[in-house]
Amino acid sequence: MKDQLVALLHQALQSWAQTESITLPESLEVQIERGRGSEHGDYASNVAMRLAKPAQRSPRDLATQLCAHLPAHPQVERVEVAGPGFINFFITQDAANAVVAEIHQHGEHYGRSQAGAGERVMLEFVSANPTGPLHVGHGRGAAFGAALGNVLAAAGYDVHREYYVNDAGRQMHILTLSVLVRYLEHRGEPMPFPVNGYRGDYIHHIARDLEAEHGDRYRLSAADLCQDLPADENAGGDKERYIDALIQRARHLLGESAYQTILSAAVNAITTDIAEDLAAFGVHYERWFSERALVDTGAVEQAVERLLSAGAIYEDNGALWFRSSDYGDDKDRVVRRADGQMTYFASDIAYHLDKFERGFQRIIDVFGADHHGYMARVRASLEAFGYDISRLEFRLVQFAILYRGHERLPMSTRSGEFVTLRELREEVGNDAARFFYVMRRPEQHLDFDLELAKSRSNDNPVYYIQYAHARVCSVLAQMAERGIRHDNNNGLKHISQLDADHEQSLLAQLGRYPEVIQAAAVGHEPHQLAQYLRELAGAFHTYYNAHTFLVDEAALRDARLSLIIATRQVIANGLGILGVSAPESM
RNA sequence: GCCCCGGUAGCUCAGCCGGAUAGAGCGAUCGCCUCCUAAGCGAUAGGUCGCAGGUUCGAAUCCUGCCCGGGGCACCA
Repeated sequence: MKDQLVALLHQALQSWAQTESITLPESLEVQIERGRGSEHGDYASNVAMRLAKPAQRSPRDLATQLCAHLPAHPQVERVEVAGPGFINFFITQDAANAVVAEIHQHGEHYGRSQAGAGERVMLEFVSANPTGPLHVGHGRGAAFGAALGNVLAAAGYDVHREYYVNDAGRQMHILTLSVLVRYLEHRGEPMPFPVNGYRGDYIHHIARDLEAEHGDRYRLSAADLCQDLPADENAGGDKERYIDALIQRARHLLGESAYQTILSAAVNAITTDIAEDLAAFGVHYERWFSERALVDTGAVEQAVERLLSAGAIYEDNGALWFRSSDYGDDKDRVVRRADGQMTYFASDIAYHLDKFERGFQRIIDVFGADHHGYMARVRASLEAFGYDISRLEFRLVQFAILYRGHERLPMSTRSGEFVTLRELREEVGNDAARFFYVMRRPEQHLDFDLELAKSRSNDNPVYYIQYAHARVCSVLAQMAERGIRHDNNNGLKHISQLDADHEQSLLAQLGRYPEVIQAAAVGHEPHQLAQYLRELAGAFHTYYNAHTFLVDEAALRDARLSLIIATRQVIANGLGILGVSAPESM
């Protein structure tokens, strides 16, 4: 409908410009939005006001003239000029009523479109390092990314979701060492735990699994391992130097093959845990992209060489630096350290290069807000390769702060004591978690109240929406109990009987759904859908309270039932995109 | 110091690619169950849109400066 009105306005503009011999400005964009109240029409456009200045007319006069040039449209009841120069469209009752039939016809496909025209979009999200379980911060990225992927797919984009696994580099060694130290501890070779090691319980679990499979096979003398090492931080030394030295020693004592076995066991255990966690959360990927594979195939090396031969890299103090400051970054960045190790940034370059080479028309990276510093350098690298960086978009997701009622939950990220995503899911359930994570715009810090998420009241938007769905199911169950049958064709035939205010506003909400999907997809803002569903559920609850559906008169009853079944369908469709279930009873 | 995000009703937030009287939920107050689930509905009260300038016919929305809150600024990941 919206698109059709835009087309009408374009025609009117052409026709008007021709009779007035005026050339329309190239940049003129015809905007149409939903009117707020009935007095402002169903749709409104501000073109006249935007065009007034270049055309040197008063906005109202211009609006009036444009109206005169508007072609008739069967679904447009009337057009009015109002306020400072708005053109308000009132659509016919039949057009408004038609959404019910449309919803029944398309079912779970209602709201889907081809607006994206099959454009290939690569969506990377979460990509947490496999050094421990996902925590509640990752949960937001997961819920956001998954919802965004779904809404893009619904709008006709060809979405490819990817999780980039940082399974190479120094953090993996620290992880391996952490497991080894716990393992030795369990086998009677205790030693001080490195300050920089990973302390979580999951490290113990991985060590136990290692013991179960290999027994004493990797047992080393703690004394040998610790002999002549530099001091750790708690002994007045440098924790980074200490742990690096410890890693070297362990590698040497164990031998490369044994060391790699432990490393692989640790990485696999954690990656598997993350994948299972996400799958249980309803978050799925087309591909898990391994950094290690990128390193092993030489892709990282090649990417750096390409930049080198392009003159975008120089050497200083034994390290290789990428001239990112030539491309808008604050400073140049190291891609290969003086000790010969590639930095993570080097892998990131290779990964993004790979994304571009795979031919995605649009690439979206969903990052936590703490990664915002990466945007400039990643962009810089792709610009250095000559790619059109407007294809790459970063979406920063702010943190979620957990509350239990008014009490803020502590969330120290480093030292081990954090709330995992799994714990959150177990406490509040997947539905509440998925919805709460995406109900705010991603730039907004999220106050996540656990008590609210669990509460079964109208305070809780998840239950409020799900309840609307369940209520429709309940009405139908009641109907069956009374031995009434719903004749949908009869309902659609008499849909014009739905002329009560509550019915009209519900119809208007239902008609808005495809526009919401499109807006949420184009703006990459799934929260718009969450907001919409709350409004839709509200319109339904109001209607429910004001009218009885199971009336004696068959025509009216069938029409009302057709309407609420359509409502149920739209709620189910919308919740599905957000990854929230639509229960039949509550 | 530099960079990113936020500052809208008592609370949590929509609105922000300029438009009509700034919206919603919660909380507060007052109402609604012999009736399809009250996990619901209605009504009332509640606002210098952080502050100050600027652009514009028109600014919560765009620009500049400042204030407050969060985050980021490594040969860390």
